Amino acid sequence: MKSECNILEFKNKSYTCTFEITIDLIGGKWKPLIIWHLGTKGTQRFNELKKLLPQITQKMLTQQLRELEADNLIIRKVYPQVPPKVEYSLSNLGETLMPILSMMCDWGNDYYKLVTSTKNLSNRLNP
Amino acid sequence: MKSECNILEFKNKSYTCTFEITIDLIGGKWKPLIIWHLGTKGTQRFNELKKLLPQITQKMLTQQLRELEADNLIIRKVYPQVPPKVEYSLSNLGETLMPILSMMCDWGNDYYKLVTSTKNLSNRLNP
DNA sequence: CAGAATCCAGGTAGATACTG
DNA sequence: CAGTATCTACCTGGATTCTG
Repeated sequence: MKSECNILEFKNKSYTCTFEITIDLIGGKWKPLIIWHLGTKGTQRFNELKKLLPQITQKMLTQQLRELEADNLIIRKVYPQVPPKVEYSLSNLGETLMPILSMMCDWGNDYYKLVTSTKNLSNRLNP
Repeated sequence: MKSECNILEFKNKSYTCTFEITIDLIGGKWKPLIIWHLGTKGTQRFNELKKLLPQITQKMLTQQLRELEADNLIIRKVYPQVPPKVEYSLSNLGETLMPILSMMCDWGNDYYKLVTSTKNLSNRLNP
């Protein structure tokens, strides 16, 4: 494992390892899903995202989108018209997260299959 | 992106994408650090882990370790002696998370460098 | 040494109502 | 359509004390 862990300060928080930054940005309940939908389906309007995330409240969606925008992971484009139209898309930086999400998707899938397919799990995992 | 997102039920929760399972397991403040320390430094005792995570409380450490054990990501070995001795180590399954953490570490490092090294960030990111 | 038990505060998310 | 604003409830996490 050649990756290193260094203590650093960033946005008023201290990190002992840089993956903590990544987890701050894509951890949580909604952000990874928002990024994933934008990454796989392309630009979406506010209400389109809301349909893709049936359980999310307007408040949470707005809040998460604002944070993602502040972190430069998504781009918010406002069309000055009535009724309002706002489009969200992944930034180039946000795109670079997709391989990580994809990897986590595969791992989660493997984990799910493994854990749901066996009874003597701990014995099989570490004989 | 060939990974798929399927709705599935698991541990009384519903997931629309399998990376949500992964985030449940390694997201949060402490679990990824615990996994990382066990993965890079090997087996650790309770108090050794506590020293590696200076800010964690005993209650939180105990709780996180129990959850990781229940998810089959770490192994808890109790030596029946006085005073008690308990060793924690990554399971084989837990080991498979290390590449993901390593990737997140690299991404977080790149992100940190990028965001702290420029002023016109959004212009540079998406010209 | 490695926890368990208890109590408590703060923040986060939910529901609801309102608006340019 | 794309949000604000406000109120509330719950839960997570912190501090402290106790123990086999």
